[in-house]
Amino acid sequence: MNDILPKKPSRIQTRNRRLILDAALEVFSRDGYGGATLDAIAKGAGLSKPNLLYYFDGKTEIYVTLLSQLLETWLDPLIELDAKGDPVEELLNYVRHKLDMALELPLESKLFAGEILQGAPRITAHLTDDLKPLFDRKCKVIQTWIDAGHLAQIDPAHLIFSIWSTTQHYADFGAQTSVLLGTEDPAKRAHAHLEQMFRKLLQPVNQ
Amino acid sequence: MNDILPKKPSRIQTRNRRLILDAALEVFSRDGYGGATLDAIAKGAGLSKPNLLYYFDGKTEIYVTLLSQLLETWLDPLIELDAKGDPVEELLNYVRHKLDMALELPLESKLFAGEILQGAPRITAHLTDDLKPLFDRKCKVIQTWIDAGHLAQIDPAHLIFSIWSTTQHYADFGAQTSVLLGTEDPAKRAHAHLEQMFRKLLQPVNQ
DNA sequence: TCGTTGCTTTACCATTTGGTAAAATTTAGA
DNA sequence: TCTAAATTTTACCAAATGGTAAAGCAACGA
Repeated sequence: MNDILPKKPSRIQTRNRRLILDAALEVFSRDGYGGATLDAIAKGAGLSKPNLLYYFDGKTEIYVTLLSQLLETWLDPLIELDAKGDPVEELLNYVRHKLDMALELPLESKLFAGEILQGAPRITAHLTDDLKPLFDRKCKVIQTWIDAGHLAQIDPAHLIFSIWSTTQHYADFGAQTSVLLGTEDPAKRAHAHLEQMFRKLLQPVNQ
Repeated sequence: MNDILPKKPSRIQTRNRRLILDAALEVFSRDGYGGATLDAIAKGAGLSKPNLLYYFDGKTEIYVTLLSQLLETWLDPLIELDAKGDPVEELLNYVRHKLDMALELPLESKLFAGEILQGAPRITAHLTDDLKPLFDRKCKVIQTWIDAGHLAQIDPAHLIFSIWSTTQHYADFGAQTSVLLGTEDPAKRAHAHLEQMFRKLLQPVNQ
């Protein structure tokens, strides 16, 4: 009947695929796609290399699986941006959420950044199919808020870029910030700073 | 007498080292350190691989040379931040300068970003020796401006982070922005947006 | 308890990669 | 022009890397 039988994965399968993806995240985010090796991933997962390849078809498949899963988590907070909420608070909440994710999931942020840096050769489809439509939708929501006078006159697209860049900076450039801030915890003032910055930017002038 | 005789490089040496570094910038920024190969660099430079290695001691030396040279150019605009100038205009000018660099030298920006992403394993010394002292000095300048009431109350370090992240985003995440903006030129509105954002942020409230 | 399926290991292999030795060639200066 | 130094080419190589074949082992339902 059904050519494609999904066949729920066994306990061993679930566990090992998880082990592999966890190890792969560490290796890919640290060494980049080109610098990562199956041996390093296998070692990290506590499996042999051929055993790895029993669960995934190859290096690329592991990498793409990781990116796809990650992209979903990554877009979640943007999806939640609610047209019916208070504009300034909705956006500030998005900033907070995004910063928390960067601070808590730096490896994921770095993996994504690394892929985009190299021209997104392996996830361009995801970007155009999933990210772009969502992005366009949310830009329109923001534009509506602006037109209603509830937000300052801002370019919605570039506003989103600024939110992404400032928040992800604390993950992607963590090696730099930790050198520059010394013992000080970056997270400490990051929240306050971004809240201050975006509140000033977003607050409409003649309200 | 002098154990180290600098010996000015020949015309051929100057030309070929230039060719190699240009090709290497392209390859390293596209494929990352781990994904880059000497063969690809040699091909890009129009030289044979052993010929490459006549000019540089190895892959790492090419990469580090590139990063060191880049870091100098990169820090220039920050050095120019003048304590005696008008605070808001000095900082906005820095933002402009930094954005121009990102738009005109995206490969350099990506190379640097890639290195930091991976934990800056090959330039930590540069960061602590060159960048950190400069960073600390400029933070103090900004703090002085704030104390004098010429700037809004801002965390100087995080202000600089925000300037870096928002400007470099247009280079490092160019693959993403070009998908999201479609045919529209990112540079077009980027300048206006960042000017607006940072002017609002920096302007002291009770002046 | 038997056999089928799922999982793991051992033993490989072709290619790529960073790098070298040394001969051959070009260039620059006397 | 001649020669010494600088540059380039040819021919390699050892290690690493992504991946495969097939045998061995474990799990599990009938």
